[in-house]
Amino acid sequence: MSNKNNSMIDANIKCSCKGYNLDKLLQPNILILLAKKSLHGYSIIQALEKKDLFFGEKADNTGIYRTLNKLEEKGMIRFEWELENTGPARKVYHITDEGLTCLSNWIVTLESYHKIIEGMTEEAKLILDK
Amino acid sequence: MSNKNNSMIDANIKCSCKGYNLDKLLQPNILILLAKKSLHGYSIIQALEKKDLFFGEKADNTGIYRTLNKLEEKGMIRFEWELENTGPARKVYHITDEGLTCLSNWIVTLESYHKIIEGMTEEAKLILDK
DNA sequence: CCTAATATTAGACTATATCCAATAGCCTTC
DNA sequence: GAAGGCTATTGGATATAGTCTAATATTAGG
Repeated sequence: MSNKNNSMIDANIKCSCKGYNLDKLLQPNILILLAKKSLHGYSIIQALEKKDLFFGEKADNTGIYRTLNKLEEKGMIRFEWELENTGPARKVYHITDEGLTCLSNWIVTLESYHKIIEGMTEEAKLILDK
Repeated sequence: MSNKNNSMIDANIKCSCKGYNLDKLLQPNILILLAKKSLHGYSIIQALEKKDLFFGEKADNTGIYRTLNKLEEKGMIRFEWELENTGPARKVYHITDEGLTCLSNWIVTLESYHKIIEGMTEEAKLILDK
């Protein structure tokens, strides 16, 4: 019982306005990490968790692995299996030249996105302060 | 002929790094518009087109109407049919108290999003300038 | 009457991310 | 040596946001 109107409750508690459904920008974030250093998926997850990317929530492993697969398909990153180490086999990813070009495009895109969001925030503040 | 590797071509031309798949933040943008003034859907489309929201691309009508329906379901906005005017009937939307609360939450969320994006841009620049 | 502008809706699809579950190797500890 | 925990990756189903194409309907202008 008591799960009626669950969608109503969710709509209030998990409203987008609190950041729940915001794009986590995984593609550029992963490219940034790999531009600094080659890493395997699990360490990418840990690195992303350290960033304040997820509004206090844990990173979703599955989503990160899926993004890695997509970036690999697009030729932005490549991997080799690493079997020498202890533990299960891991894919070690490194960025390609295409990935670096993509990252430099991201800088331009993020800068204009940054401005758009700044403008929105200022506008919203002006309205609500009235 | 010549449509093989279309996905490859799309991946290069329409890569996310050029802003194609960025969240347009329609919900807060619509709330901002309606906090200033009640409007019907079509004029919201036109107002959003004037903003530099879509990276030079046209706003998508369908998406905006869907967002309006969603905001209405969540109780953030309400509408009345306006039949008096010339032309086809139009839904005139106005923001509710819940919508105003939602918008004030959006300010906080957008400010932290703003910081995250700023940090990413700076980090990416540092790496690529090396 | 035809067309363009206004105004809204529906279906199918893509992109991004989430939730839950499964698999599999290795290590510690009881 | 069995049990549980950490490392590491994958798959299915779902949610959210947005796009593309098309359809419907009213009215004004030529």
